[in-house]
This record gives sequence, structure tokens and C-alpha cells, in this order.
Amino acid sequence: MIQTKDRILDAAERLFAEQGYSATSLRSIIAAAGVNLAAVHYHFHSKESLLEAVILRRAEPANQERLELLERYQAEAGGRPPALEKVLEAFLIPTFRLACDPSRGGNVFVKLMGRLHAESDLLPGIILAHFGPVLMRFSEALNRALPELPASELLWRGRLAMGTAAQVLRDTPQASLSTSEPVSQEWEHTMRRLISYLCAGFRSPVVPDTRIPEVVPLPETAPVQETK
Amino acid sequence: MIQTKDRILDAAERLFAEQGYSATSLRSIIAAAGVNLAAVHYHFHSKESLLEAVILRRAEPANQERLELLERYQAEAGGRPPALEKVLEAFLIPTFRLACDPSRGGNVFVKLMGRLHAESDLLPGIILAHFGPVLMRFSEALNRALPELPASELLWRGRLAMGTAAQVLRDTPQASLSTSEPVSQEWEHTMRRLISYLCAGFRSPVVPDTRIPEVVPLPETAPVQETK
DNA sequence: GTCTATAACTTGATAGAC
DNA sequence: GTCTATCAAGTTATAGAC
Repeated sequence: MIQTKDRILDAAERLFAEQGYSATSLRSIIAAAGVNLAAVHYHFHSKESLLEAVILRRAEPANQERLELLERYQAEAGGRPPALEKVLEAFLIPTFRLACDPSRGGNVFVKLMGRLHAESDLLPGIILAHFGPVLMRFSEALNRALPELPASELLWRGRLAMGTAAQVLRDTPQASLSTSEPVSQEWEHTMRRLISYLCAGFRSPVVPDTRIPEVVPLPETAPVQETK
Repeated sequence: MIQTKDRILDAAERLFAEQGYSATSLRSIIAAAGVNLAAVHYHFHSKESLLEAVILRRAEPANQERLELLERYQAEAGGRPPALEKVLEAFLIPTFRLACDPSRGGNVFVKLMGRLHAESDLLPGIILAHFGPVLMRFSEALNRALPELPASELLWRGRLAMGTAAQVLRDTPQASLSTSEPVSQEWEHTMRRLISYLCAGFRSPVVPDTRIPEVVPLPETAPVQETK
């Protein structure tokens, strides 16, 4: 029989994904899991810690996979930086693999991540800290795949890409979850389409900043010649 | 002195945007607005109706503007369908105009919309109904701007674009709100960059569907002629 | 580890005086 | 229209028996 701890995690994962964090009460979770309220506090101290545990259970191995994939692609490229497509793939494959493996939460978890991405203002920064190293490695890889793009623009587009991906994770229906093992076909296609879309965005022409730069007044004590 | 009703709307708008709908209590709203709890129920029946009122106050005129702009661009194009850039502009200009007019909620409202876009599973469909006509007109315009793109792909990319825009609205800092009137410069630039990014995505190559089509078995009892 | 019981508090909503 | 007072229900969290 499945452990109480896992049943709580499963139920919480599903309900958080469906209704959001604050809209989901611990009581609805224990009802769905068929366990006692006190068990939640025994295993996970608090509601917030429960959310963190729900996330870490999936995100930890997925992030590991992401780094391994990126490293492999870098090795395959033989010294040269891997192409943009490959970098995105290294990030998205583990994501979509989660999405089609029922034993790893299936569609539910990625939906949760898509949600939290918007709700995250009130999320404990601790959670985001777990994604820190991964994000750093990938932004570095993006930088090398798009050397022409100014760093600030790259950062911005990176965030847009995250928003776009979150959108896909959120509203892709939970269709083929009950189907057989390599459900991947549908997801594979979705991922290819997403990557094509994202690459085009990353490579779109940079719009020059035509703003009038703010005039920063020189300190009064500045000598005359310094203005040049 | 400002009416109670408006003070409630203002406070609710800000708090919903900052914390999300379910995480914001009516009591925190009345505290911020400096009004009585009963006043909320007097003016807006319920919490849900309050949210609806908050949205409609801004969305109604913005949607009007969107339709007018689209119509103007169509007239300017003289019979021919306006370019993709123009269609996106017609949708986004009113959005970003909201974002830089302090008297119309400024950054706060667009942030709320960015949030609700993700939280919307539990939102009353009534609200989305108000956007219905606008979305219909624009998807039609998009279709004519991109005649080569299959309808299903266009719909999908349209949703991605909404997700991308929501991301921008959500995390653009509330910087220049306190600055002088035509704050627009910063937003104008942001909008241009967003449009460039989105156009590239819309025009990215379509990934062919390599999935094996599912075999639909014919019903055994079906007579040959009856199907028609 | 799992339960019951309950504390301590917050929530949305309403009735009724002014 | 605006207030006070209050309801009924729901919330997270904990103490203590088994």
C-alpha cells in the first residue's frame, strides 16, 4: 500500500495545480488523500512546506536531467556552443517527459508549475533558490548560442520564453494521460512546435532604443573640462 | 472627496494584483480603502462580483479602443487586410496605454490581468464573456494577416502570444508610475520589443505533424448507404 | 505514525440601528 | 448609504491519547 506521505503529496499536487495554492485548503487535500489532518502537519510541518515538498519531489530530478542533457549537447558540439534549439531542448525535454509520465505526476505537475509561475510573487523564495543553479547554467548557454544579442535583451527574452512555456503547460488538456506508455508522441509534437516558436522569438530583430536618454546633471563641483 | 465605491475598487484592484484573488481577503481591502466592511457588500453584493467590477471598469473602455483601432487600421489598409504588426498593435496599444496612465490604474491593472490569466480556471466565465467579441474580431484579423497558417496552429500561437504578453504585464516593474504624464516612452519601447518578438513567433515555420493517425474502426453494424 | 479533539483565528456574508 | 455587531463556516496548527 502506498505510504501516507506520498498520498498527501499526490493529492496536494493535483489540487494545487487545479485550484492554485491559496485557494486550496489542507482539508480538501486530506479529504482527497483519505488521510488525517494531523498527518499533514506530522510529515510536512506547514502548508507552505508541503508546497515546497510537492515541487522538490519532481523538480529536483528534472533539474538534474536538464543539466545532464545540456552537458551532453555541449560535448556533442565538440567545443563549440550548442545551437539555440539544442539549449531549449535540454531544458524542455525533462519538462515534457514529466508531463507524459503518469508515474511522475503526469500533466498535473507541469500544470502546477505553469500556475505557480504566475502566482509566485507570494511564493517562498526558497523554492526559486532550487532553480537558481539551473537557470544560471542555461542563461550562460543561451548567451553563447546568441552572442550577438545584448545581455539585457537576452534576459528579457528568456523571461518571455518562460512565460510562453508556462502558458503551454497550463492549458494543454490532460488528454492522453490514461493512454499507453509512450504517450510522448503528442507531447513530442507540442514541444517541437513550441521550440520552433521560441527560437523565432529569440532570433527576432532587436528594436533599437529610441528613448531620449535621461540627462544626468553633473555634480556642481565638476571641473569644466571633464564634459569633453 | 472620492466616492467610497471608487476607493474600494482602487484598493481591490491593487491588492488582487499584488496577491491574487483568493489570497486577498475583503478585510484587507477595506483596511486599505479605509471603509467599512458592510460597504463592500452594499455596493458589490459579493467578493466575486467585486472582482468583476474591478475588471470591467478598465476592460470595457480598453476593449472599445481595441476595436476602434483595429477598424481604423483596416480602413487605412484600404480593403487589404492590415499587417500582423498592425493587428498586434491594435490590441496592445490600449493595454499599454492603461499601463502608463496613473488615473486609470496604471501598472496595477495590467498586472492584475496578467495574473488572472493564469488564475482564471476558477474565474467566473462571465468575465471572459466580456472579452469574447474582441477576441473573435482579432482572431479573424490574425487569420487574414496570416492566410497561410492553418487555423489550429494560429489559435495555438494566439494563446502563446497571450501568455507572453501576460508575462510582460506581470513582471514589468512599477517603475515610472510616479514620473510625468507621457510616461509612455518606456512602455512604447517595451511594446515595440514585444511586438517584434511576437511577430517572429507567429511567422515561425510550422512543424509538420509526424504522428501516426489513430485508426478509427468502422462500426460493425453500419449499413453502407445510411451514413450520408 | 496515526488518530481525536480542540484551540485560536480568519473568512465571506447579513441583520438592523442610525 | 454607512455603521456596529454578529453569525456560521472554514482556516491552519497543536496537544496529547493510543
